[in-house]
Amino acid sequence: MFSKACEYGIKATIYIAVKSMRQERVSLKEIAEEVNSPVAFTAKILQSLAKSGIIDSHKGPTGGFQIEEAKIDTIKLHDIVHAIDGDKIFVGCGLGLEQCDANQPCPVHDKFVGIRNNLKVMLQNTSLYELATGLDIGLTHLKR
Amino acid sequence: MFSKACEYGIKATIYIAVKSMRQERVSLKEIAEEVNSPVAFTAKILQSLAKSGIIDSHKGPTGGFQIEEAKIDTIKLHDIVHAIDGDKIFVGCGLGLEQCDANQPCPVHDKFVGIRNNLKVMLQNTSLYELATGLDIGLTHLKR
DNA sequence: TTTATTTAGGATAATTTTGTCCGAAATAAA
DNA sequence: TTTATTTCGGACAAAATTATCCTAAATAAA
Ligand code: FES
Ligand code: FES
Repeated sequence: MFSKACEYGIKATIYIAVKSMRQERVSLKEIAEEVNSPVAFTAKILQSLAKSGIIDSHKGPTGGFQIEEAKIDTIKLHDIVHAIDGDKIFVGCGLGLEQCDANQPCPVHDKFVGIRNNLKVMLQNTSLYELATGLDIGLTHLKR
Repeated sequence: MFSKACEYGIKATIYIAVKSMRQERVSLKEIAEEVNSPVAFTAKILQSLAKSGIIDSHKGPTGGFQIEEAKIDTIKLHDIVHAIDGDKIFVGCGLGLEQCDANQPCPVHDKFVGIRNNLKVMLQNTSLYELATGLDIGLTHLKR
């Protein structure tokens, strides 16, 4: 469904959000540990999320990653997925035709667009805030 | 969403079904052309679909692939996807945890299982027959 | 100013997925 | 029986994704 990069990116962002809600910055090393992801690969993903403006990064001692608290409520899961995996999952054809077109539909088009839209709506309606809160109160988990 | 192998496999199976409804066998070469897929790669996929019992294969002149007509109605999209991509898409965790477990849910679990189940139900309820019929009457297309 | 710490970024490697090549086996027709 | 045709199956290659390594740049603290 999502790429590994996207899975790591989502988990990392949620973890950063939890810490940011306590006004704490968090280092790459800590993130990778808590999210159970390869450190250097996670670094790349965070770098790109920082360029996308979803997270903030700071170099040097006391450096690390954080998210503007006001943003935590407005950032949606959709934004993270879109930043990492692009929009193929939202607009692409289920059978890989160059583009999904209702006027020249593939055999699964009618059945597929519904599912694809469910996913899109879900991701658009899910805020980073609620994901982070669930993790913070111990309702959900980032590793096993 | 689906792997390339799965996309090719679905399209190929639908095409074979259309021909089988006319009691015609169809060659690998013809399938790959009509489905717009790489010939040799498609051969591998068809080989595995044949082993899974979804399609029948015959060697030699007049050989090719076909599907038992009685089966066309009972084969569901789910069967094809499962044969090629396995069950990860149906039971796997949206964030890549080793296993999806409602007792130790990841942050997206509650939101994700709904989508995942929508997809599963859709695939289980979609018969090869209806997909093949739509293609046969020119309502849908396998390439662009 | 020096040092220690942390992210940035480029090069490289490993793994998985996608795709190719070719000879063997089967089989129908000549 | 010979030949032509078609799938089977194994080895191999290319491309994409995932992952590592190392040096540079920034920056906070000593
Ligand atoms: S054309 Fe294939 S999903 Fe729309
Ligand atoms: S635990 Fe992640 S989707 Fe169920």
